Amino acid sequence: MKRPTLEVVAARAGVSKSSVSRVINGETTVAPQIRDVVMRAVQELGYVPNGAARNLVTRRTDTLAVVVSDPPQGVISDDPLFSAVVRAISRELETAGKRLVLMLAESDQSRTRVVEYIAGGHVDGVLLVALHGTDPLPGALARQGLPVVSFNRTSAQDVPYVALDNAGGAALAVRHLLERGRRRIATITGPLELYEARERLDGYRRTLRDTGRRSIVALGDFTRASGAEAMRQLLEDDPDLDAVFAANDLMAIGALRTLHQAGRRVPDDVAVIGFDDIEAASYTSPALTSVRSPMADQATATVHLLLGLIDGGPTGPVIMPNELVVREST
Amino acid sequence: MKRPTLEVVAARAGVSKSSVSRVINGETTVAPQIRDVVMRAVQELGYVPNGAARNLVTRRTDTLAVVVSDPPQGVISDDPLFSAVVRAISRELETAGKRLVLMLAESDQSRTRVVEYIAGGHVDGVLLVALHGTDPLPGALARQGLPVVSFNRTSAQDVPYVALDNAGGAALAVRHLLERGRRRIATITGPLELYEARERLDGYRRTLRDTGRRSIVALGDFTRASGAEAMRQLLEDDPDLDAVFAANDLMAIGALRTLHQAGRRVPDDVAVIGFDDIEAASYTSPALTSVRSPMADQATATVHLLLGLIDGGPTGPVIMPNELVVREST
DNA sequence: TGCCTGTGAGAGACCGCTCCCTCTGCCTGT
DNA sequence: ACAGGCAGAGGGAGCGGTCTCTCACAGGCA
Repeated sequence: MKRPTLEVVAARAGVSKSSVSRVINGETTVAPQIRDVVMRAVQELGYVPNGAARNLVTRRTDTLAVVVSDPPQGVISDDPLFSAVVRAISRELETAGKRLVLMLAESDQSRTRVVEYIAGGHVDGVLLVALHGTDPLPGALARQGLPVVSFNRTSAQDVPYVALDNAGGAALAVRHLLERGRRRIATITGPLELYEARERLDGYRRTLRDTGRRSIVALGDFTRASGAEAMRQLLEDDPDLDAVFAANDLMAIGALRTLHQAGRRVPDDVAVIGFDDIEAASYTSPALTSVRSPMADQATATVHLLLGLIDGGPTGPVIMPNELVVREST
Repeated sequence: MKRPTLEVVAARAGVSKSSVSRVINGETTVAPQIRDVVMRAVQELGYVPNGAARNLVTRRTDTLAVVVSDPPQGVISDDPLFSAVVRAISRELETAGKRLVLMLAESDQSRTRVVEYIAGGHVDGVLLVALHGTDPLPGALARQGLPVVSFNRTSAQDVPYVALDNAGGAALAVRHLLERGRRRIATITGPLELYEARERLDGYRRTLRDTGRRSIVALGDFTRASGAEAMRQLLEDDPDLDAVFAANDLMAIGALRTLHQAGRRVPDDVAVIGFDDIEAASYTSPALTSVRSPMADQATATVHLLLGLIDGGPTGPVIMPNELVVREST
């Protein structure tokens, strides 16, 4: 029942442990006949190296931690984002032959556990997914002396990150609306304590200002309900608006609903554009035009950043471009 | 720079390695003053036990593998399901003080890697999320001698699982439509090679048969597009139908769109009911009535099943009940 | 007082692997 | 023919913990 060890394989093959180890690890300084006899023994015994023993001596684990730092009802908990990001990361690590330990840091208690685990030498590096720029976790982890990268902009020193060009994406959206002939373009913002939200608002503002137009702003918090509410507010404040740029798709979906209830036709009366291009954006009616956030690409880039860091390469921040996906709502 | 070891802590505290080990592991047979002096040394040095060394000797890792077995475009890849399941599992394992290694088995190659990894003794058990009853992975993993449970029904022997009461849920849906006074109730099925899909179809058929009514069936594959297409088919086959039970929400959303395009009002002309109650079900207009699949509860139950199995308890299959969430579409 | 029991600390073997070092034996050059 | 070099195999010391076993010592009882 017990799994065979290196020693057993060596005995079976009639060679030393060292030789078996060399064969297992694909070293070249092994004579072909030794290699063959070892391989046969490995096959016959169904030998698989013990990971813990190997880790202990090599001090490598080929395992990376993915830490998702967000309260249970937070922004990342938004299904599409979580799913897309985690799966993309997983695929990329798989390709690189690494393993992924997933940790959710939803409370202070679990944050402590995360730091302890990281300190325990179980992983070679950490990929952090945390939207709040003020999250203390990046800093705490970086202090452990392990390579740490962030899937998102972070205020922590020494933590390289991959970020979206949020301002650029917002500009893309606003320019698109202008090209469609819209004159009174409002925006629904995300929670302004998030970089994303601020940058998207900045992009919107700057683009309008450059064309001599006025900003019309309502605050949201990236949830669907807040989008619906903000839209109500906007209609009240400025009944003549003819376009809305929502800082994410969920809020845009909420806005669509309010507009529908208010009897405004989309896009005829009011054009609506979202941000992120989540799956649900194509389900709405009318289907939502959106700025695509290349989450999967961003995740992949973050993995490469981390792998590079582990291999000792120097690394700085990376900015991802985004593109516009035009559907029926504009 | 090097992290301190047990031995260093022992030296600092002026006691033996054994005593430090006892304190670290919370054994009770330690005199208070020894305990204190050890704790102080641990604090001062910032000692954290080395995981690999501990694993090596205890043969426990406190780590469980979560294997998601599904092709890239498969059913589980559906965002909401993946996200809800993975997060619920993660939370529950966190509470139990266990770690989670996430592995996607999307190809034969990665399946092989999964089996090898499992065999490498890196984990104490495996939680499998695989919708295809014919998946070879459950069997292959069970053969490794490690505890394995499945998040879903599986055909493999010796693999306990947690499943939904799919037939019961379908019956719930159909009875609801009957109570609403619907007479011609159609269904859109999932891919029939999946247990889920077959059971939901069975529940639908049986309930109608019991009330002396005829089944009207169109085949789908759990995607939104297939739902839209199946709905077109149904309208053509039976223009007088007044209700549709879709075997999942995505297909129901597709059906809603087709009905809208065909000028049928929902629920006035045709009532629509989905299955799973994904987040998007409440975003549609009209909001979708759906049979709630308690994914999170199911995930939690699966974790407990696995933990029980690891602790040596005997375990059989578990069936989860579901409930109806009535919204605007019926 | 002497013996026995029980409590709690210390010593050290061992988990399974890697990797450094030593050693053998063959090939090459002069 | 012999020294020198080198390829390649084996030996064995750790890696950092756990856990069994031994041992010292204190207290209880006849």
